[in-house]
Amino acid sequence: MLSTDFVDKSFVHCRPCCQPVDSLAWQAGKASPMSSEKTSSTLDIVSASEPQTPAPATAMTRAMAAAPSDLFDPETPSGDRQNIAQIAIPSPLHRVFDYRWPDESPIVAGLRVKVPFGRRTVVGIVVASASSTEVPAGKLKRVTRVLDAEPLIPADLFKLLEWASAYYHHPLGEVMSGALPVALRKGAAAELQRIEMYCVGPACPGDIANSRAPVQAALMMAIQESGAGGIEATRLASVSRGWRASMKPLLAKGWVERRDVEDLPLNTSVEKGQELLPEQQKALDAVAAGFGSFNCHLLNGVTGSGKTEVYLQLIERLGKQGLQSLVLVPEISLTPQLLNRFSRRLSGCIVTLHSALSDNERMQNWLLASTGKADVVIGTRSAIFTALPRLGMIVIDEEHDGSLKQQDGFRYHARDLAMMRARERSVPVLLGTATPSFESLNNVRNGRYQQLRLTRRAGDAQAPEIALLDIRRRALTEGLSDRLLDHIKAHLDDDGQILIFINRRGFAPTLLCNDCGACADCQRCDSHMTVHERLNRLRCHHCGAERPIPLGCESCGSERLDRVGHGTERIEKVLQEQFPEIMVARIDRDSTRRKGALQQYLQDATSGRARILVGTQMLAKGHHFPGVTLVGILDADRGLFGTDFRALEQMGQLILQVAGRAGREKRRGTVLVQTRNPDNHLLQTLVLGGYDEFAATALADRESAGLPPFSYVALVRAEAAQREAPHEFLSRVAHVLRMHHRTVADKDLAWFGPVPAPMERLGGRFRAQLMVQSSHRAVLNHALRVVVANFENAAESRKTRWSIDVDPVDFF
DNA sequence: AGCACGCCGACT
DNA sequence: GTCGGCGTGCTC
Repeated sequence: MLSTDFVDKSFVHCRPCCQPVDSLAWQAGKASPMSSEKTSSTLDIVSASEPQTPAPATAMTRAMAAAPSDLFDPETPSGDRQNIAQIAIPSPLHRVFDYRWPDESPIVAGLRVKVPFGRRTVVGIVVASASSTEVPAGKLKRVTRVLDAEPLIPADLFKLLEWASAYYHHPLGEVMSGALPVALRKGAAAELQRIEMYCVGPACPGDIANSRAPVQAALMMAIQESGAGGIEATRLASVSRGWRASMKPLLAKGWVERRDVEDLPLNTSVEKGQELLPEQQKALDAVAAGFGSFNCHLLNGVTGSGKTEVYLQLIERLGKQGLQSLVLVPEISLTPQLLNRFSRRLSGCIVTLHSALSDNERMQNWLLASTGKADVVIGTRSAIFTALPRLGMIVIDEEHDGSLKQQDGFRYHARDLAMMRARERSVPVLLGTATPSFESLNNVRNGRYQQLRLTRRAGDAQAPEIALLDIRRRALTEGLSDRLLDHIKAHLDDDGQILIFINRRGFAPTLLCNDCGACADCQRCDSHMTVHERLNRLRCHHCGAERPIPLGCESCGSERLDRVGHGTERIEKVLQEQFPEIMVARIDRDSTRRKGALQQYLQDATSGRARILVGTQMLAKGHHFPGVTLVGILDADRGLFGTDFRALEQMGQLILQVAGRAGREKRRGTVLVQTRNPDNHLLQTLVLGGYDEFAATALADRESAGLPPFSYVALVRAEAAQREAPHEFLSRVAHVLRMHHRTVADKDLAWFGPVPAPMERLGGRFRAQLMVQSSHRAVLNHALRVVVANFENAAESRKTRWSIDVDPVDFF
């Protein structure tokens, strides 16, 4: 939604931790309306600026304007020695803490320090220096230890974090701490270890494929594929979690040799890039023309049109200029295949940052990036916080993907942070997707992004044909219409491969009693338990609660229980019964929990061994199934009646993403969407007009409703053990907003609620929310700042946990 | 958030 | 008599 690159300047440039945004306006001559309200009102509303302390002229203030090496000027006049350091502490408090500096070393923003905090010792980040403090001498403590010789957080990243803290209203200390890899956050020395490399040993037999130890064989394969230089230990983690155990015998046998090195050997056997189609070439040229300055291109390319090849060639060019590239990808697509493709094509050092790495590996890779040794960083959302001294470009693949937004704690959006960061560093951003987010499309429309289109699929594969299957009054076999079954049969007979998509795990979403009508509910959430037949258990998909499937109804004891509705497990079973001679593979979070299971299924799918694939949206993301000729989507209707305004957007993206799996090679694919709403305008637009038209129509609806991206929205969320508490808390928030609203000249502020969350009870806690909306970013921000100022230390903040979600992606 | 202090209930 | 429940106060 937000296009952070165009938020109001006054906000962007404010000093979030020291200087509230509005004080700038107030200093500029306007009397503070807030303070006048305070005197005339009996209500005790704290203005946003009050708890803040003015910013001293500090190292950081200078750092803002200076290059990292000039962060600190040690030639400070002697009478004015800056020996007070302001430290951001990982705690929910929206302020910094002053400490005495322990020695003569310069106080530099971005250094990590160990400090006593309350009754414990924590790792904090130096934010600024000062020559005096208002903290009484008796309270002022001394920094225990300075952990870094050089600031761990360089100036540009520091600035980004300060900005993010203010924008998302999350405490600076937590933002900074959260941006670092866990090991560094805990105070580990920021030292690069030698890189652990494995290569083929002298005693290695030629053929190891028949080994009875599959992990050993896989390791050998990976090592052999990597060539003479060997392979880094981090990359072996993707082979198997317990790869070290399997490596031991290989080392003992002499099949493998370990060689620790200072620098990664250059990849000497780089494959040549593919010949680009004219569209790809045009896109490449357009982005390359923008190197060295801030700009944003939206690479809107249908599935299979070769977006990755464009990234690769751009990264290659930057590499030749000695510049680093940062590539953000959804967790799910960070598969070994992607990494292999990158490392086959690029000669430089590629590191990854994702959740499967150990704390130490993550730190090492982060340090490789921050010392400039890594040329390419491929990572998930949080990789946006990597220090990159030679940054040349940020690529965001699948920019529409919801996983770019953190959904708890510090609720940032990596795309928006990328935009801020790129602007700061004067580098281009490239957003790639087949189904752009509405925010990005809107930014194309208003000229902020340049759109580049890739309409042709590689190898002349044709775009699939999408059709709606009206299933009203049609015979359904366990959720599959007879017409869909006919199509499946025809495609099987024609040697095709079929993908059935249903966004529901488990066997059946409800267990219903035929006698009393009661259904098996989750005891901790307002939701039903899902039947998992294989496990013979009921599971709550919201809180994870589990229990055995009861033999009788839990309220009346009747044994006449019905499993109502359909999930992947059930569809798999039905299809297996219908086509007993065919291999059906189910791919969802349950079936792939086992380590390596996903890889196995994907291999079955790509090799064509599995003729029918049943799965959830896991299937829709990034995987390539060349043989798929028919895609069936079973529960598209759910997106039409979603509780939040993004449900529709997500449905459209999902249908097209799934559709993109069909017909990638020679045969044209067919996509059949089962629906009970074949006349629905938007569904029709999607099918007949494609994503662009669908998006245009849906965007128009959003505009007339005043919803994002046509207004700015934040949610104040609250949860507590008692049902009433969150509502009461949010009523007080609303009251504060009302008071605030009266005082400001700009009336463009609205709030709705408090209302119960769409699922009020979750995990045994009751939740409510308050939506705050404005058509001006600064107005919304000011209001949120007032909320934080008033409730940060409020007594009710104790029993009610609350948080602010700026630009929420969903309302749950 | 942590972590202590502090004041009331049911236990070795 | 104390172990421990969670209310409330504080963190430079």
